[in-house]
Amino acid sequence: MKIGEFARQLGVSTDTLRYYEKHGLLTPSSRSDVGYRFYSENDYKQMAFILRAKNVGFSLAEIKELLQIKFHKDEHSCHEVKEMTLQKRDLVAQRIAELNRFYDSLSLLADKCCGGEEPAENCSILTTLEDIDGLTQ
Amino acid sequence: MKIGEFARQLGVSTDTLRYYEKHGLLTPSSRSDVGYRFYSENDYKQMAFILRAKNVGFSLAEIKELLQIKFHKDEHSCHEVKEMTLQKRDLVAQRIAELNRFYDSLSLLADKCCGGEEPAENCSILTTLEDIDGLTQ
DNA sequence: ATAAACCTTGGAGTACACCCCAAGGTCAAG
DNA sequence: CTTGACCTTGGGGTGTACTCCAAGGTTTAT
Repeated sequence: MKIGEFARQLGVSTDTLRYYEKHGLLTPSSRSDVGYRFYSENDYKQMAFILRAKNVGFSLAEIKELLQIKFHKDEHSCHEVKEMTLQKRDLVAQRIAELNRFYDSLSLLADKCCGGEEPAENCSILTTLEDIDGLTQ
Repeated sequence: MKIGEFARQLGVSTDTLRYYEKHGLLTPSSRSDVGYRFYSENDYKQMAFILRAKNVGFSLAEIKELLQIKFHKDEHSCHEVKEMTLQKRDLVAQRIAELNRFYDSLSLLADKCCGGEEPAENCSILTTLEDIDGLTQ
């Protein structure tokens, strides 16, 4: 299958496929004599793996690692894979906690403001942001 | 106060201050005759405002908007400020929801894996990522 | 035969929030 | 008067995951 058709079937752009190839995530299994990329059934499976891993929140660098493990399963342990997964989950949890703090602060700010059409002369949001100790208390 | 001392007091780098100046967030109130930046008490307050807004999750572009409003309070309404805050909160909420999905998927994956020291020949994480319908069910 | 639709490569641009560097000028202390 | 700590500017680099473009070659349909 040529790159255009392959991209359509997977719902990505041809640019993305060339990008993945350049970064060692998916090399098409063959080329035509004039250099056209040809993607096989196996390539489709690997691309599906990549997209699923992306959906789960892994970065491309992490997916590349996962693929290395997948290609050389005998050289890597379950432990290693589970560790990556748990570490990633921890990172995600940290980011969630941070965003929750943002959310709470924004709620606090919004609650303080009347939201009326009058000029923002005494807007509580602005004054709270000016006040050094306004949010930490 | 010269830039170095000002940066130390605020816990940022001098590069950050020059960056903020370049992007219209904070212009020091004066310069010495040879061109040294001098920061005033007012500049300190504005920088504190910027850092607080950053801590709450606003981007620099959004902070610039907030500063515009702050400088011309009579031309903007409370409503406008509250809208910005609520919109930002919605965005944060969306991102949290997405990360929660990541978290859940990663937990599902981790739970399936024994985490043992044996080769990853049949690692459930890898096979689940290979399996087209493994996570959507 | 020719036009449309496809493919190739290399390289530049995007957003975000900086960091780092070089080459040079300035200032205070000893 | 020199040393070291400070300051200036301009420009390049970072990471992430692409997107867009130009200039050219190929394939397919009519």
